[in-house]
Amino acid sequence: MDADSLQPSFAEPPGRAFEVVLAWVDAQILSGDLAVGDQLPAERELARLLNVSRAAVREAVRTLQAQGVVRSSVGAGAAGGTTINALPSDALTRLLRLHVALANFPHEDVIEVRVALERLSVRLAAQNATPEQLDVSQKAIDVMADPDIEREAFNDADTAFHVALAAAAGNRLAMDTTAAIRESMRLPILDRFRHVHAWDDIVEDLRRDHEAIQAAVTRGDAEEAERLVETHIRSAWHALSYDVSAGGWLGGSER
Amino acid sequence: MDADSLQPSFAEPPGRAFEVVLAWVDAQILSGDLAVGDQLPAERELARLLNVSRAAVREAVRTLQAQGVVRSSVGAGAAGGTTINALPSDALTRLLRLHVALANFPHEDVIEVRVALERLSVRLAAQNATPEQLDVSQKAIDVMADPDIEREAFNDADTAFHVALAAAAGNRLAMDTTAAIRESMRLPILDRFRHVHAWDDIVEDLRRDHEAIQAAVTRGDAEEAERLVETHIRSAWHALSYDVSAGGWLGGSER
DNA sequence: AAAGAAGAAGTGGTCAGACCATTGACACCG
DNA sequence: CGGTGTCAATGGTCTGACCACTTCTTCTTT
Repeated sequence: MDADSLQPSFAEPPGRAFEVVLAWVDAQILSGDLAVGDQLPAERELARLLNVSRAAVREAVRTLQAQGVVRSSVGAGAAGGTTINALPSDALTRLLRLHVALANFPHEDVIEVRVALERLSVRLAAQNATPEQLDVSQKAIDVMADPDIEREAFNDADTAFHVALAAAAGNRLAMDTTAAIRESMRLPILDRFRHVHAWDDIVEDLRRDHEAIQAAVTRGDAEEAERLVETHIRSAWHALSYDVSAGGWLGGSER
Repeated sequence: MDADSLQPSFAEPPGRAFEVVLAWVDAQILSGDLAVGDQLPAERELARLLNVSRAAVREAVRTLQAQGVVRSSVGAGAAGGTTINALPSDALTRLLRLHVALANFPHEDVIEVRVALERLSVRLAAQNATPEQLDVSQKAIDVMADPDIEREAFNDADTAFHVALAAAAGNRLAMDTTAAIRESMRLPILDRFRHVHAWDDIVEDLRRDHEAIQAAVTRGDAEEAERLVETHIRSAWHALSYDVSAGGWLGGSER
């Protein structure tokens, strides 16, 4: 058994000590005996219970932390220990970011999936967004409107705008996946922001697109919001990838 | 710094020993010095290099394994060591499955996102699928056609059908996210398969839907394939969640 | 000189034990 | 009753020993 089988099926016993722990946690979650907010047994206790070393327990806990399933704190009482937690968004973002960086997902692939998910998210946002949520996305637009804004800060606010719209969808998985995918493209997009020559033209287009999307979502026009966000993502990526002054495609990762 | 910051930004130094290692690997990947197929330094060497214990290195490696970034093998030479790998799909699946099991994503949320992604995947499959790929999805349909098939086996073949169509999309991220989300619903769907009374009616509808989707993809009718897969997912979920004999909704996780 | 066997070296995997910092619970004192 | 100090329990970290596996090197035999 190798590292591909970190989550073994129950038909086959775990091969490594830390996988014994993972299998135990998995079974507890599936059976409903461990839910969000519950604490795992202490590391030493779990090691005794499962007849593995404490190091094995710790390695399993790191795996679960990477998956956003648990968090750990030192100390006695309720503050200490390892708690089942609901942190899928960060875990998704970290995972996707690394694989984007490793060129395991071609940028064009990411853009396609991003279009599908952002269409879903703005449609749901147009139907579900609260004024408070729209305030968050509007604030990001206001930040981006600063004529002296640095490209990095613009990128951060641009990301925040999209994440805010995803958050307004009222659908946890849509929110997390949409945000994670936008975040995973933060560095590639910033890299392009830094290399394009026609930045002044591009940034105006981006601003106008964002405002149009915000307006469509605000008035509840789901179809228009979908159309606008798709056009925005595609045209922005196109502009950032093809810089006339550079005479060619900046390109993305190619497989 | 707590476990939420497993992937710290470089503006703040890592707080825990294993995060020093993660930050180092992150930097290596981002700079391009570590790419798919490359080996990390040996655990003992990396511990010396980064002035942490070997246990810290191992914990970081477990984190990276959970994210599908590395795999490890014992032994000298090229066979041994920790290698950068491209395994996003399994990592995504494991992550989503745990969070679905923890009820962190309401089933209805998952269905909505699944609809968006499967629409994308079948559209791309209609445009890009090879005969070999369509053969794989057809084989899953053939398995499901067995009149004596057990519900678990049907569920497995049903999953394989959707995964095969996603694989035919020719878009790595679409494939992985679509497959991961369908897989993450494998147990909830199987649970419903086991509890519905009108199984014979439902399974016929499922079979007919699958065949219609396969036919549309095969003849390259992207729009029809999209429409069919959305209708299929929604009506199947509705049928599986509302069982007249049970007199009410089986429901899903509620937040 | 070439081939095969044995040993060495290096790899991740595992464990035990010691120690550290943090945190809450409990006991004691005013 | 409130404040302080101590203790126990928690995760965090490190060290060192040993294991199984794999390849490489050295030695022996043909």
